[in-house]
Amino acid sequence: MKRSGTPRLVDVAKAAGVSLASASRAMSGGTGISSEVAAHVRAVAQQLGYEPNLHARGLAGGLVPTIGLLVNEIGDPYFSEIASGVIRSATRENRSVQIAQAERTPGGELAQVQSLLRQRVGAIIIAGSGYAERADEQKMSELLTDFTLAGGRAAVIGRHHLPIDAVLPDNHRAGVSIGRHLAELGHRRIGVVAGPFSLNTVADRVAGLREGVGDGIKLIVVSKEFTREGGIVGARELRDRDVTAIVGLNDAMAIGILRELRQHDIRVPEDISVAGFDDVAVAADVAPALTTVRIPMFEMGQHAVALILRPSSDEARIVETGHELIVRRSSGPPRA
Amino acid sequence: MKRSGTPRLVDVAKAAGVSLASASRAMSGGTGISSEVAAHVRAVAQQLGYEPNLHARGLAGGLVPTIGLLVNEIGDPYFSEIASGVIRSATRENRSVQIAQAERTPGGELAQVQSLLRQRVGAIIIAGSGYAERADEQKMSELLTDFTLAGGRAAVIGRHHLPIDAVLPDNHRAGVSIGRHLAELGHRRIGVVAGPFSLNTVADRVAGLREGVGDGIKLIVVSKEFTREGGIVGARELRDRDVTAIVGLNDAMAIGILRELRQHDIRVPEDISVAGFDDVAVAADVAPALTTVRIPMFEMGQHAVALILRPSSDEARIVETGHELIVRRSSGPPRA
DNA sequence: CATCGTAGCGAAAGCGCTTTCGTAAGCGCT
DNA sequence: AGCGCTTACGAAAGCGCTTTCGCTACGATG
Repeated sequence: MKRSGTPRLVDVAKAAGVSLASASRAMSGGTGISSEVAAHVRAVAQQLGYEPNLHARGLAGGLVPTIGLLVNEIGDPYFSEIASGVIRSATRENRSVQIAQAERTPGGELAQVQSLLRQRVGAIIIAGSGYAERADEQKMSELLTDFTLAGGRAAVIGRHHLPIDAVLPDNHRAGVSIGRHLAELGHRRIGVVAGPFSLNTVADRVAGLREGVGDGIKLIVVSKEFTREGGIVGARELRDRDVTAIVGLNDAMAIGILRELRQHDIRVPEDISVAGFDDVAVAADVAPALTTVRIPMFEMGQHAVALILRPSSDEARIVETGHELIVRRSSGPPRA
Repeated sequence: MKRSGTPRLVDVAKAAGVSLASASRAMSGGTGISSEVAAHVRAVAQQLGYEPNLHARGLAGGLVPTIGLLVNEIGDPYFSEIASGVIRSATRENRSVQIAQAERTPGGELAQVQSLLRQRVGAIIIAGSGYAERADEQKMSELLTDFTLAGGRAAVIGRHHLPIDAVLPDNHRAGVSIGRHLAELGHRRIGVVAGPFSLNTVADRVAGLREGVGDGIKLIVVSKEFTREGGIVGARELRDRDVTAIVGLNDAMAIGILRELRQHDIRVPEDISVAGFDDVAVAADVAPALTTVRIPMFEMGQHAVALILRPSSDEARIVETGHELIVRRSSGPPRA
């Protein structure tokens, strides 16, 4: 036993008969060392049960292999499924994940990103478009380019005004699918409860819906909070506007819509059809089961990690996900 | 501008006209320094925009103010609501949160805790009882006592064989409430779809149910996975056992039960009543709305953080939460 | 054969902080 | 006045790692 506690890199070096520098190169860098020596050192390290001290690494090297994940609210299934994918992949790659919540507050995203940067995380994944204040967006862009210039890796899930790697949910075409589905059922006046238009997600989905329903169909769009409560409020407004279908721009909203309609004994889908976006886990279990379009949240999280693990390139990479229309009980033909 | 980049503690010290040591004491320790000097240093730091480098702190001090949170699966609403509470409180206290998933695998908890310890987090919160292998429990206990001896803070949410601070959901009495509710409705043969009995949560809830229903009522208990799928399987088994009510030991199971019954056109609650535990967000929106007992997950997360922030004491502290019976549409009197 | 370039390695200088340890000053005693 | 005790502070020694720099040995080049 050399010293107390866990072995340090010096111990490994000594045991392997090389210098501290070589040991370090063997364990992390890779360049400037022959592969035989490297292999030997790693073997010795393994056998000694050596565990690198992340703080020391962070201090000396600047960055640490932790992934910072920014979500709006981890209690929201949309984000928790993304987070699950991120954590699963990260764990597999021996990276740990630090989570921050922007809590849907303007500026919250910015503040949390700064906080993550302060911790010198090596990578950042931003999930969910924030309140896209122009100024904030600008500032965020600066932060992230500085960060990548300093060797950090960054990726976003679901927004695209930032010049960095992105995982893009297929929002537009998902909108088209839903729109077409409702049009084909025969709906001619369709209510849409949207989130804030400043969100790209919202803009894309609405645009997709428009395209999907085609000409001659009236879309009545109201904008509310991007939550279940927003759905309730929106449905209340649309109830009397003579629509035969209401689309919530995410499942939480759609569930709120269902709830509001049920409260007023409006039958779904006989009186009004309802559809959502995302296909969160519970969409299948609400009453009636929700017609929606599946966005692969879990996989999106995994994609984001994959992007981050690849070394950065000049071009921002973009991964587009698929989507899948899931027709359940909540949609049907309009009243005659 | 002294140097490039962010100011360091030396810069603060210099600007405040004190030594590096004093500056450090002012910023973190607190003892061995007059409050005037400390205040002055802090003011200067603030004004310089000084941000402590966590890695340096971790290296020199040993531990870092990060909170490690271990959940089984962040995609599960039970855990994501707890996580939300933890993160909210932690952020408020300027602590960041690192999340690890045990993924419901035996040994997963142990491995993830070790991984968190390796990162030298200053505190650990373990949410959700794991697969309580005796040996693992023992090992976990050792890890955590070593950790607290080394100055770390640890707390668990919802288990109690570990000699550390704990937030205990009111599982037993929650069970009593549900049991009594069903008994009062007149049910005499009640099915229970339980999770693995190795989970304390499961044992406590079942015991509570037994007590709640009182004598003369038959409880038919089957043990399945602690998930929606487990609920489906369990319901399939109980369907033909002539019960008038089925309790799922958490809402996910109860939702699975609803689903299985619906598939077979068994009406709830007319033919069979269903109840769950936890009151996750969607319990109100499933079909029919689920009778359940509310366990305050979000608050439990916050309590855990509060425990961790308090300095440790000799006695393990225990916070017991409340519970609230939420009667919705899924429960009613049995068929005549 | 002399010269240069290069790859592999070791010595040592930090990264920014916390924390002994030592010293000087202030206090209440006898 | 002298003693010890406490308290406030500074100097300096690391914490465990990465990385620059310099050296050596070797093969390639003219």
